[in-house]
Amino acid sequence: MRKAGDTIMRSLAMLRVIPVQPRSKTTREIGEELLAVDPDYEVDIRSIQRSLEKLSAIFPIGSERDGRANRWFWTQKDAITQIPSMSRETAFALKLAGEYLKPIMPPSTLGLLAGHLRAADEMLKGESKLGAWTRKARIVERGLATIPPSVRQDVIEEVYRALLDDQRIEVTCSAPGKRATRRVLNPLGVVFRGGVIHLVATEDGEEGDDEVQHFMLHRMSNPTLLAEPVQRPRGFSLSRHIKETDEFSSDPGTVKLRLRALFQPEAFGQLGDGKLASDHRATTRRDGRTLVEATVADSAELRTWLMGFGAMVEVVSPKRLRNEFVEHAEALHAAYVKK
Amino acid sequence: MRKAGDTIMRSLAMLRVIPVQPRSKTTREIGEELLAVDPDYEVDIRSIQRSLEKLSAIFPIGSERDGRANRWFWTQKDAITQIPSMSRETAFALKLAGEYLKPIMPPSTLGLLAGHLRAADEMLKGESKLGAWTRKARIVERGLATIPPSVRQDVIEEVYRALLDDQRIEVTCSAPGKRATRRVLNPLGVVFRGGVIHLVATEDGEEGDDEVQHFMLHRMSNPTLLAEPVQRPRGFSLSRHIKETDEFSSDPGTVKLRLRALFQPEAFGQLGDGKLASDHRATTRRDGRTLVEATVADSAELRTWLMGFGAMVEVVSPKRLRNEFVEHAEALHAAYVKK
DNA sequence: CCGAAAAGCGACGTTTTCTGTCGTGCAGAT
DNA sequence: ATCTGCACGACAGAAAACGTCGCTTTTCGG
Repeated sequence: MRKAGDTIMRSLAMLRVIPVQPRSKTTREIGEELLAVDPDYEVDIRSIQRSLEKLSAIFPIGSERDGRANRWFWTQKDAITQIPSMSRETAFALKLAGEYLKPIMPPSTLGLLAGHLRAADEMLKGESKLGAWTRKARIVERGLATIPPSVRQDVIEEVYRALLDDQRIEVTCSAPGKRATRRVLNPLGVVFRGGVIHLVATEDGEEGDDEVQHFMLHRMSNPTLLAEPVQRPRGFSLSRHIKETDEFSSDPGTVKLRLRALFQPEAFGQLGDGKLASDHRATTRRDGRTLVEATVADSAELRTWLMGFGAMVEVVSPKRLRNEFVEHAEALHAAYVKK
Repeated sequence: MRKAGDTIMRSLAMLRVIPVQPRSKTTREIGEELLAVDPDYEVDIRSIQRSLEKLSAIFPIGSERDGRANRWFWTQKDAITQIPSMSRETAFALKLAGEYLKPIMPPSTLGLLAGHLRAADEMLKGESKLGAWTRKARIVERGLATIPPSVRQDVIEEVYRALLDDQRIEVTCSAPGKRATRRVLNPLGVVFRGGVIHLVATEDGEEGDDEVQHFMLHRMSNPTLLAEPVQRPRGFSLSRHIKETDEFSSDPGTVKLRLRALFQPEAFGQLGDGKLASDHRATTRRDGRTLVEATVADSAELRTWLMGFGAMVEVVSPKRLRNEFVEHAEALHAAYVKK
């Protein structure tokens, strides 16, 4: 009747089916989901009751009476045990990832990973002293660290959930100048740009307007997930939308150019041994400068990157780009040196 | 004798004690570690044998004969099950983190997190269609994407291990011009800088030289972990070392300055609602430009960042910084416009 | 207000599994 | 050759798990 080792597997499966704190499932639901995972887990519901009771004695699992049914849930949100346990190297990499993400990823989103980072801490705790890993690894930032606007945790989670479930969401949107308004949105996607999260959505107005708008998450509050399905404009595509929107001008588009630029030694050193493209070529000239050649996307980022080096980099070609830099030099000269 | 629910807990603990593929543990070792985790797991070693046998029938656990002892290990490297299972929102955040990290974190290190990303995939798989999350979230890069040099996976893992265990490591170092040499290093720390990993270490020469050097991981191969402890220079500190080294000139040092700069609307828009510092202030003037004031670190990154905006940002004060920008404008003018 | 339906829970007897113990066999170590 | 540490088969008692029955509680509908 019972298969070998079935009990342990089923208990494990149960642990995975039980949701965390804010959500919960009834005994029956757990039984059904268990069955859906693997039909071999077919047992009397009474057994499931007993297992749940036992597990809740061992693990941080709680139950609550909801009418005539019992609802079960994990009480500790961030307690994660992983099997097989992660290796120390992976834990190290995970902590590093956290450091990498801290300055660029919205804290609210990063917060969802807190459990994993904590688990890595736990794994590394045994090693030498606590926090010792900090003394052994450091990330030297390339860009300037800015403080991204903070997004409320509940907004983040509800928006993600709305996206995953393709459900509408109702939120209060505020804007610097205007009065806060309550809106019903059809979430289509999220775009991350320098720590700011934009929700791409259509608003549910009286008219069936398909106008795609952007809403910044840090200006939202009081999210309520609605049980209505998202109305998606016909043929909408997030990547296409990003390309067509000036605001996200990034345009990692198809237009490429053959860059040739002269780098002073210090500037070239900053490249490390990194490359701009697969056909990247670097040749050091007699005057000490290095000619870098690569086929790269013709983007605003490229210009920003090149300008960031200041006079340490001179764009040689394509002529079009060089002309831009000539104009840029003149504009700067006009602004700072006057005439 | 047997405590309630003991069996499941012990099985779970065993699963966590067993290492993954390349490494392995004997039956006795597992028993001892189990005991170290919790003295309540005291059982006859025979029982451990039996449990292992049973578990290996259910989980991807294998055994190998090593002399007269059996050695156990997980056969599937990246198969991760987590309890409680991560929420869909967390999985979403994890995938996003992966996207964030892809362009900036060395692939070899990111590779260590493959299992976690896979687990997130698995969790998201049920949602709508496979890979559907990609169509719902996008990260718009701020900086220019460069291709970091690739580091061999074995080098990464061994170096991390050496750091965690404070053990020496022997590697083959190659450099563009020179012949490859075999070196014994005392790893002191790693520094990540724009996708390049530097190992900070002293070399184990004949003389007890305490000269701290840098070795780039992508130029290493054939790592061998040595069973000798690291010889650490008296009073070495990684943060101090980074500060004192010009190569990592970042210097998030203590020197601050009160920046005041005028942003054109487009430039100011790029800030989103982000801030430069906690005392960040922005006031829009009549001519449309916005005056941004903030107390920030006096760093090279600040200059790069400001220069990246080109003529769209004008530094007003401090005077010292403005003078630098005047010189910068003149240098650019001289380089591009000639005289 | 009452009864049916649904869920929880205690109890019981049976089946299955777990566990300690002993004995045997094998492979290095002495 | 003998000893020692480990794996592994076997066995019997103990404990746990299971299905089942029956009772109680709660909700919901008439």
